Amino acid sequence: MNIIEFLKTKIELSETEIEQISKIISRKKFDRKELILPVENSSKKIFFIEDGFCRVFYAKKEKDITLYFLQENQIGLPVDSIFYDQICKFGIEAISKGTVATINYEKWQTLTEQIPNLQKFTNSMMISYVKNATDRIYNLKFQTPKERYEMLQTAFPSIFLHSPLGHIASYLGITQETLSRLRAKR
Amino acid sequence: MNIIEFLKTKIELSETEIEQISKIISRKKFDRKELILPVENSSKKIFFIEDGFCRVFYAKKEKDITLYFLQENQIGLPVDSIFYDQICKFGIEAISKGTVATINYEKWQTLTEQIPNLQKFTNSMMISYVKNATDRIYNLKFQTPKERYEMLQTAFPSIFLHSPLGHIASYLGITQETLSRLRAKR
DNA sequence: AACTATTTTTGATTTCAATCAAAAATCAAC
DNA sequence: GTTGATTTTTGATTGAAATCAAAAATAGTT
Repeated sequence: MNIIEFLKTKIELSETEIEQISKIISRKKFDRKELILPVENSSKKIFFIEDGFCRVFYAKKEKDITLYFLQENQIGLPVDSIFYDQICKFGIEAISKGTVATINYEKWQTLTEQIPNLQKFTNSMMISYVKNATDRIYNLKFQTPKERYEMLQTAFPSIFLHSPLGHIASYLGITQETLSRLRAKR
Repeated sequence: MNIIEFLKTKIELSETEIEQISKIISRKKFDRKELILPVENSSKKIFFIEDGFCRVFYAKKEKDITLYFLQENQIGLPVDSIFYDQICKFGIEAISKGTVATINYEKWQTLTEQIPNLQKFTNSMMISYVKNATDRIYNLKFQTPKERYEMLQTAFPSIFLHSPLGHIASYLGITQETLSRLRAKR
């Protein structure tokens, strides 16, 4: 979904407000395997996935680990860079073709000061970000790879159509061979 | 540190504002092993650790896993309950004696609408919460138990004086025996 | 459709941490 | 300080998943 459409499902916006917001959005199509945000980069942008699937990952010497997946209407936020002026460890890679809307965070910030409803949206965006992260920590600490696999199936069924096994395995915390065996049973 | 003192280090507050805030704070001393927030409870309160150490944990059938530690001036936030009206999976347990300030989130919320600086504080609280959570995910997915151990030592050196090994081990993601062996080397 | 490249599955072996069990050390209470 | 309880360390064994290697299956290209 187009980000403006998405905003309109969450908050009320006047025509002029929509225009203001539209001005700071840039939109880009991406292909499978395309790097939307490189690892260990500094980027102060919001990445809103309008269409398609991505993975947030970290890669260093041989290891390539998927932290989480993003699907339509979800947001990637380089927290380290935007809020702490640090290099962001994670990168974002496309696992299907699609469209991403990117917004310079500073410009977004100035708009939120003018549009109260947009501030509300930003707040709830942060809250859902916190929620996702804490859920993920629970999932990593307290659930088994199998349970993780099942949760992923219900939360992101279409990921399996797009993502190579290896990325899913690293998300679950097992090797691709183990995942292959895990799902062969039954 | 007293929460009011802490707020004053972060934002400017008038005398009347301080009074307003003070009214909604309740303060409680706790002892070692005391349960500050039971597991799978519903609580819409902010827990600010004024003094001492706690752990945020989850426990179910035999398993008892520490998600993270809290020390002085840190905040425990039952995200699920406050923002999603769900039961909060995690509990908070004291690992030393100390003091916790608890604040009803709704009352806090109303105050933030009146005190703009307090809103700023809440925003940066959410941001640091996001930062901590995403760092933790990175730590869990990309670092070894040994690296985790070393990070914990630098970030929370005093945890080791208060917490039984088992809790630290579950935080790191290994058994207590393995941790014991890990630190015996050298 | 045929060929190539990539991805997934299957098999055999190894390894590292969990488990089980007991001893040693530390802590707490009297 | 002594006793008992709790926590930590050490040792032996087991098991589950990683690794290594190759075959099978799938997808992509001309």
